Amino acid sequence: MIKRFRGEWTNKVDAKGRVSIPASFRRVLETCDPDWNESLFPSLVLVYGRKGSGCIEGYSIRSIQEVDDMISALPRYSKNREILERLLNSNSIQTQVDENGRIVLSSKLREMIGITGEALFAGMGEKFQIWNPNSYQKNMLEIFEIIKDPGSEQRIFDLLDKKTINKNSDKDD
Amino acid sequence: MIKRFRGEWTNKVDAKGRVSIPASFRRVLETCDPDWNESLFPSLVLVYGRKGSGCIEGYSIRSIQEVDDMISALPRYSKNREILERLLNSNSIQTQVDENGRIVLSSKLREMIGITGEALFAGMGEKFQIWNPNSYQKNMLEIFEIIKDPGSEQRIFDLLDKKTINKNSDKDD
DNA sequence: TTGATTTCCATTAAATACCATGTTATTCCT
DNA sequence: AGGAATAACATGGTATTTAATGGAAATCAA
Repeated sequence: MIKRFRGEWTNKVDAKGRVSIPASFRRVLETCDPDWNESLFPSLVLVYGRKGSGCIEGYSIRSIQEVDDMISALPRYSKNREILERLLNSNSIQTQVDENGRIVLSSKLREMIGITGEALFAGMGEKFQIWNPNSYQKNMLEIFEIIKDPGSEQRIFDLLDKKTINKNSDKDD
Repeated sequence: MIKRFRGEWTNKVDAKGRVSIPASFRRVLETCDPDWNESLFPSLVLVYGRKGSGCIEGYSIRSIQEVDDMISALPRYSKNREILERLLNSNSIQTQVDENGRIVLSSKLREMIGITGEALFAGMGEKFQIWNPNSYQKNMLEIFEIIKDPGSEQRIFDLLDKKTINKNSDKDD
């Protein structure tokens, strides 16, 4: 059973904003939508407020619920909670995959991330991202730039060793 | 019970990118796929971005889950987590061995590591690597070059006998 | 009504399942 | 132990299904 978004896929966006969700991503959305069954099409949530709007993020229902629960755990009326609710709740929409496996990106969303004819989908484990292919490439180069220094790469991969996990040491953005 | 990938195997890659997974590797994938039973075929994850794309790395489900769990344990939206998700989730795909023991390497993957007619599988314990045979040979020569100095070889093998394992002191890629 | 959005249908390119064969390895029987 | 029978492997070819995508019809909204 596939349960993480993996891989990079580039699909066409037509004049109406229709774009296919990569088939493997649909499988994840299906298994992670509690209301889904084989005769239905899975729902998902698009968040467009993060990362200076360089990309749109797609969440399965189960995945967005985890985020919502973390927000709900914060003190009501706290400033930080309100900010998070703006960025993750106000700046998001719930939508549904259609019978051909597509969703519609409104012109507002397309303009926001500068998408014209093609959209790049990048699997990010519990969520995925939608990019203008050029922007994605640039973003990927930035990442390679960061890990070009072997010390830096080592420090990041060290996070994957059980012995060295320390959540507090990773709060850096 | 076999539980580590061992040995070197060279198999043909056909025009569609189909290639047999060495039988002994399949045994490992089977025992390390929690969803597998005798009437099914095991799944695995191919990671293609690492190490300057000289090779593709294959992980059993259990093996990749350990990595995934550690990523998921990192703070959501932290820079390090997003980098790791790019390197390990965006640059990977989940696939499944077919009834003939083969997987398909897409043309994208084949081009990435320069594979034409043959692929070399190298067992690496908890994962395996897929190389263009020539690239593998070159990589092997580099390793022999490193351990040519007996002092160096001894120092490396000494790591196996350390009383107190310290993972951090051994990260070199 | 008309512009926008959604549903339905059609096409083709690609991925997958299915079947067949020669070869090697393993089992089993005497 | 030798040899026949059997199973497992690697690999090629073909058929079927699915995915991606374009266009048209139908529905909705201003």
